[in-house]
This record gives sequence, structure tokens and C-alpha cells, in this order.
Amino acid sequence: MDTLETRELRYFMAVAEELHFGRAAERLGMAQPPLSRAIQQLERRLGVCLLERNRRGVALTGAGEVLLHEGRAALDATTAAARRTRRAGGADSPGGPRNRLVLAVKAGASHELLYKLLDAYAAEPDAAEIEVLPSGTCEQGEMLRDGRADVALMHAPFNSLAGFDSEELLTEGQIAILPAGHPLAAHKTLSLAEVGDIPDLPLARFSRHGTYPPGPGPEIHDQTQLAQLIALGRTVAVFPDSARAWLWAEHTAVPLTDAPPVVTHIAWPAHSRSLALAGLIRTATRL
Amino acid sequence: MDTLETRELRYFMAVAEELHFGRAAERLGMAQPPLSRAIQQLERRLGVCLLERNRRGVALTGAGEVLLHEGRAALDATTAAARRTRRAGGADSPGGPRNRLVLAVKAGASHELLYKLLDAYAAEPDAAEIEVLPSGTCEQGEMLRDGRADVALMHAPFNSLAGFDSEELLTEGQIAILPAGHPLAAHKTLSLAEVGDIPDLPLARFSRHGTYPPGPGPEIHDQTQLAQLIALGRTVAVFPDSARAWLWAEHTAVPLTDAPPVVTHIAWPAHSRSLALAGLIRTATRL
DNA sequence: CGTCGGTGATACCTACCGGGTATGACAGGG
DNA sequence: CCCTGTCATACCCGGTAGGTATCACCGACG
Repeated sequence: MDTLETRELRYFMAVAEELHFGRAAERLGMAQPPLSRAIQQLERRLGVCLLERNRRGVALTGAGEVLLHEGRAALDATTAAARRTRRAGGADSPGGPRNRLVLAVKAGASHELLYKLLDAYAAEPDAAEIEVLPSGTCEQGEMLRDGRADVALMHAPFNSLAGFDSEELLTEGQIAILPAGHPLAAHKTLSLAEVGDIPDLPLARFSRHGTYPPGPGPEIHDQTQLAQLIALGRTVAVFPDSARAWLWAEHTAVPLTDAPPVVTHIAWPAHSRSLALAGLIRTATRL
Repeated sequence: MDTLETRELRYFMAVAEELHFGRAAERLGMAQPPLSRAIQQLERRLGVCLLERNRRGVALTGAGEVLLHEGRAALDATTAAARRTRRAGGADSPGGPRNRLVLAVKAGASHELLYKLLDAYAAEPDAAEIEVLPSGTCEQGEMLRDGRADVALMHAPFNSLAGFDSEELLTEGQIAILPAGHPLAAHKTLSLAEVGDIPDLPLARFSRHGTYPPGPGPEIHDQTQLAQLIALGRTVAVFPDSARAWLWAEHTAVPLTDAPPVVTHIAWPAHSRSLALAGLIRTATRL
């Protein structure tokens, strides 16, 4: 009576995101009429009007928006349960979650820290196997939420730590990475305003969930590509200090005076109760 | 193929908690055979062995324990979605969650703070309606998780803030509440050790989820009952400083020197995006 | 040592409901 | 005024969730 099956949630999410029964049905791999009926049943069961059926298309009601947000969290939690259970399966270790952890890391970031962490942890007495999962820009949070990862290295203020437990690992300043030949590369320091407003060097734009922020700069989805574009004098980028590790000869790093410091955290779902995870966290905080 | 219906989750949770198919089926209001089959299907779909069927009864495998924990979170999230959606329904306010908030408070705690908060918030321009939900000892977290509440007043270190966003509101010391006539009531201060070891005044035990910690003291489930027992010289209790508000004439409050300070927070689910909630938090932090 | 009680698993049946197809109702746009 | 695109309705079918009856197993106990 008040149960809310995940199937219904999936259906509603599709409709709420597409705002179109036909497209939503297609995305779900089903026909439109059963979808309509399912949503109607859902509304009746909840005793709530979720969608405003206008002549042309569909709009969310207030309750619909609530269910869109809360349902996303619920679906993530459900798929996380499935994934983590699967991962714990196979060789079911007696008396506890299996000794395997998936660590999400922003691809290419925190080289050195990651290296030290894996190294130190591997030396621990009963270390679990760590699978490093490179993630796209800033989606470590989603990976923790939907169970693709068990623990993540996250970078405040880019990642939001809301909803996770975390420990601070490292604080660093930020640098601008410029073509070595560029006039600004001679400066000892720069400000964000100076870097963001160079006529011949538009700021690179990084993809987030497949979309790019507006601006004149090139769209980046690969660090090598970015490095090349900088080397060719086509763009400039801002990175944490540790990015110096991968600079090319054609690059120059200039510290930024007014950029917010980047704090690298190790973060995990607040309800985690895994021994292996606890060990990794302990190792990380002792680095 | 990887979907994990909530029905299956409910079934598994019942079996995992009861460790007995018959009782679990009864609790679920169904017969035992379909339940057995459902669990088997679940195991096949996940490709994982969840339960160890022994001759007598059932035991959880490692994967089963993972699913027990993760599934609890997932089920809480879905029932939270249902509850919050229902609550937002009815008069669906255009363009946003409905103006109603449920605030969970430990029954009888933080009188004055709560009063000031509600008062200050009611004076705000477009204040939402606040429903105050008294909760049993320390279960505000569960209420936030499963959607019975939208926001809570929590008291570190008794409540765990893990998984929630929170703001600190108030820090206070703790006091021992003694019968006025007792010899120790004459002291200016006391230590935890002194209070916990009074031969004729065993420490009161408060219920948590229907169970009580071990000890000689009386079992308390009602503040009035506790007050009476103290007044009668039968027990002693430790409370935050603000408990002075409800002391009787027959009570004496003695500050504790070594008790950890109690920090009252306002806490809410990290993913919340409600305007009304934001307003309440803003009001609370300005108190 | 045989039987009984209690466990979970199996066999089989039924009814419901999730999903498909065909079609309707309705509003805008040309 | 029809045509198009939208969501809703009507109807049918098959899968499956759930029920009952029963089995297979083992431990306890007389």
C-alpha cells in the first residue's frame, strides 16, 4: 500500500526527466500506454498528483519535483545495494564483507598522493585488494552513491562532500598552466581575473556529465589533449599544484594568488561498515 | 537484469533479520514457499549466495551481510521518497516543494532553543508550517533517513551526524540531577565516576529502540516518570545543562566536570533542496 | 532405532497484472 | 477544417507472484 516499487520509480524518473511519455517509454524500452497507466497507478497509490498533463507535453507538480529528487537518491541506493552485494559475492569471505575495495579517483589527479596511498596500504598486514576506478570530472560522488565505488579521493571545493564521511588529506594551492612562450608566463604570480581574461588564450572548458560550461575556450575531455592545446598556445588551464607532475617542457606553471586552495579528501558513504575500508582510511590519514 | 525490486529487498531483509523463513513469511503476511522461491530468484539474479541454509535455520554469508546493510539504506531511501512525496502532495504548491516541514526533536530536549527557533522562524517573511515531531531517544537519524522527518535537532555525541548536513547551534555542559536531600547534592561539582557509582542511587537507564542498557537502575521511557523517581530519591540521571528548565523543587542539579560537552545541531539529509528548509537553517544559525 | 516435529525446498495451480496493440479524445497549427 | 502530435482508454495475452499440498532432511526423544 505504501511500498513504491523500484520499477515504478524508474518509470517516473524517466517521465520526469523527459517530460514526454513517448520518449520516456522509448528510453525504457517499452510502449507508451503501459507507461501512462503505471504512472497513473503510482499517482493513485501515493494519493498525489505528480504530473500536470497539459495539452502539449507534461510538467512536474511540486510533489513531482520532490519525487524526482528523492527518487534519484532511492534508486541510487538500490543499485548501490545490488552492486556492492554482487561485488561482495563470489568468494564470500566468512564473517564479513569481501576484501575488495573500489577507489574512485578523478582521472589523472593526485598522482603522487594516490601512489603513496596505494603503496602504504599494500604494506598493511591484511590489506584488501584495491581497484582504482578513474572517474570523469567530478563524478566521484555519484559513483559512491550508486555503488560503483566504495571510497573516493575527492577535491573540495570541486566535489561536494555532502552526505559522505571524509577525512582531509592534503591542501594545495592552484596554478595556471600557460604556454611557455606566452608573455604572462614570465609573471611570478597571477590572479584568477588575469587568467580568465586573456584575449588570445581562452580558458579551457572541462566536460561535466557530457556538457560543457559556456565560453570561448576549447572543450576538453582528455588531459593529453589539454596538454597539447596548451603547448600549442591555444588555451590556458587552472589546476591544483600537484599538476606540475605532468607538465611538458612547453608548459609554464604560474601560481595563482587568489584561487581557493584545493583540499583533497578521502570520502566514503556514511553508513559504510567495512573493515577493509576502515584500514584504508587509517592508512590514508597517516600519510 | 540488475534491477533489484523493493519487494525483493523487503523479503530479503525480513529473512535476514529473522534468520528463519517461516517467521519471516509470517511477518510479511505471506506463505513460506513463495518467500523461499523469491529469495532463490534473488540469489540467482544477483549471481551471489546470500544465505547459508543449514539443517536448522539460516545464516548470512558475507554478501548477505552487505545486502542487509545496503538494503536497509535503500529501503529507507525509497520509503523516504514515498513519504516526502505524499507530504508534498495535496496542495501542490506551484514551482517547488510544499511549504511544510517536519522537525524531529528528542522528546523534551532543547525546550528553550526549540522555542526560540520556532518563534524566530515564524516571524520570517514566507515561513513554512513546521510540524514538531517528538522522537524517542536518539532516533532522529532514522527519522531523517526514512522520511518521517525533514530536519532534526540532534545532540552530539549522542546522535551520529554521519550522512547528514548539519550546523552547530549550541554547546552546553552536562549536569547530574539528584534528589535534593542526597548528600552528593551538596557538592559544587561532581565527576562522571562519582555519579555512576552511588550505591543507593543507581543511574537511570533510557530505552533505545525498545531495549535498555544493562545496569541496576530503573528503566525510563518517560521524562515525568524519571523526574518522579529522582524526586523520590530512587535514581540519578545525567542531562545537558538546559535540562535545568524542567527541574522540580525536589531536584538538585550539580555540574559535571568531566562529562563531554553536548553540542546541539540542526541536521538534514545532505541531498535536500527545499527552500523552506534553507530558510529554517538560516534562521537557526542566526539565533 | 523408529517416529515425530520442525526446517526449507519442490510441484502444481490460479489469478492478477504488467506489457503489447489498436484506437480514442483533444488541442494546435497549417 | 483537417492533420499532427500528445496522452488516455479498451482489450488481450503471457508471465509470474502467491497459495496449497507435499517432499526431503535431520535432530530429538521415547
